[in-house]
Amino acid sequence: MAKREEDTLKYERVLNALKSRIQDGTYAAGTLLPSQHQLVTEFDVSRPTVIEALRLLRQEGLIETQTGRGSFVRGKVPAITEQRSYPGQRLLDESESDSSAELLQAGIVVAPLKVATLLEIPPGTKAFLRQYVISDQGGPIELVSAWFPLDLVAGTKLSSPEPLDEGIRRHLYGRKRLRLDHAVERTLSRAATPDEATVLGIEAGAPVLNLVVTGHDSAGHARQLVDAVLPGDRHELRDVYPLS
Amino acid sequence: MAKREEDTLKYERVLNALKSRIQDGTYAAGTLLPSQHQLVTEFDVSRPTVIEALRLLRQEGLIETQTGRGSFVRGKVPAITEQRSYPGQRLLDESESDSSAELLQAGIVVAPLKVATLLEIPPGTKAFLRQYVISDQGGPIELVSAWFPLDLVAGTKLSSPEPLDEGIRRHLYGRKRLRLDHAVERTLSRAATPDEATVLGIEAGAPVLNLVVTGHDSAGHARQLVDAVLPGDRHELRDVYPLS
DNA sequence: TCCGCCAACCTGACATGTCAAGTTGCTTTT
DNA sequence: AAAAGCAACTTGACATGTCAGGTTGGCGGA
Repeated sequence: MAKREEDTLKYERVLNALKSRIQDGTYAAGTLLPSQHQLVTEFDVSRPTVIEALRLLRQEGLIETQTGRGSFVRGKVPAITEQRSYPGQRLLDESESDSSAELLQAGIVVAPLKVATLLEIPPGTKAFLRQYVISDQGGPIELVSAWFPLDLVAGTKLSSPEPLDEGIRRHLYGRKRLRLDHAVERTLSRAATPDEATVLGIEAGAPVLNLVVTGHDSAGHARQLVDAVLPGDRHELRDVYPLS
Repeated sequence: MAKREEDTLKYERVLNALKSRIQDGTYAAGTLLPSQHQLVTEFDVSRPTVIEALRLLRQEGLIETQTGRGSFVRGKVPAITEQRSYPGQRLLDESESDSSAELLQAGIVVAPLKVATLLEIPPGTKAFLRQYVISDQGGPIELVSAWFPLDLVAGTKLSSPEPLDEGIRRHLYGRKRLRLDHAVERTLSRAATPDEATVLGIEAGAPVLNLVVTGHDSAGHARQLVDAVLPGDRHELRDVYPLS
């Protein structure tokens, strides 16, 4: 931070110029940015350099690019927020029909290493996955993957391709007398995989907030895992608490 | 997710190939990846394509690149974790001498728009900034910026270039009878700015976890703001709580 | 008037090539 | 044997150019 000794890198020069124009309103929200060719001319750099600057702007969520049209300045980040003290608790309870959720898949697949580890099943084992995207009017805002050990799924409606009309946790409690005792919630920031990027309509490699919540029974064993991926530029978790 | 219809994109082909080789141990941790030129030959693509794949791997924290040497496979993410229920509380209380903190600056600067808004001061106003990096043996892991309205700083040791030996909050309480009532904590995931990337030794645009904590007095006014930026691939916030 | 076609733009995904700067290891000189 | 020097390799940061595919608006025919 401090003072920038010099803008030696060309793409940074372009990046900073565009960024300040967006912030001071020269390029208002919704506006179309100059085309790459125009920027090439104005800054006297090559197109890849312009592309690099635009890529970073896109990654920061400041612009949005449409093939064949151009790059638009995005509106001031609405910073969709959450209130509940434990955002993960919401995930465990979530009823898919509450919000506009679109089921992507519901079936038995090989659990990725990370999931297998957390669910305490051998690597390479299959598990049940129920995956859906949640959208608001602005587009997709959350990719949720709910994982369960196979023995939990039999006799429940989890494998049905229809949205669950009651919360997952209540559903399991009703059918299997499964009682969750406590949850472990992990919050991390990582790059979107190309797959996630496609589903969420963001850039591959763009930052996402990743909540991984495991529900444990009283013996301490993980019985359920919910993984939520939220585009970083559209989400902010907020929490208010008293100071001693 | 689901099945990838086809790896039509060349950089994705390379990316996935390298990723699975890293995961199945073909390229063990600490190993040097084949050079860009070798990859060009092997996958029969151009260097920019290889570079794009490597860039994404770097962004996901799977590799680390050194100019003139090559790309190394990073060790299994140690996922440095935190325990306290409110990670932000730690920030407000933090004593800089606890951990190996290096003070970057301590002085009066113009507050960025976001800081000004949260601290409830007019845009463009100056505020006091105390900024430092915290490292462990593996390198820098946290960039902390503590902001205060100017009237709070007079008569305290905050402007001293030496590390504070007591927590910020205790220090303020002792000198100014400042009593914080509650905190608002925001957690978000965003792309590292080039400046932050330099300080933290990561890629510009790489995902970072950003904690923004404001301390409020009993009238509800923000009196202190602490902004912590953590490299996404080295941090994970963990929280355990009972389920009703 | 309305519809369909096409030219003009625009971005995406590459290929090729250049130059600078950092690393490494071997060779040559002292 | 130790030190200095250089060649070979590697990444970073560009420039230039090509082709495919999406978008848009205008023009001409039905």
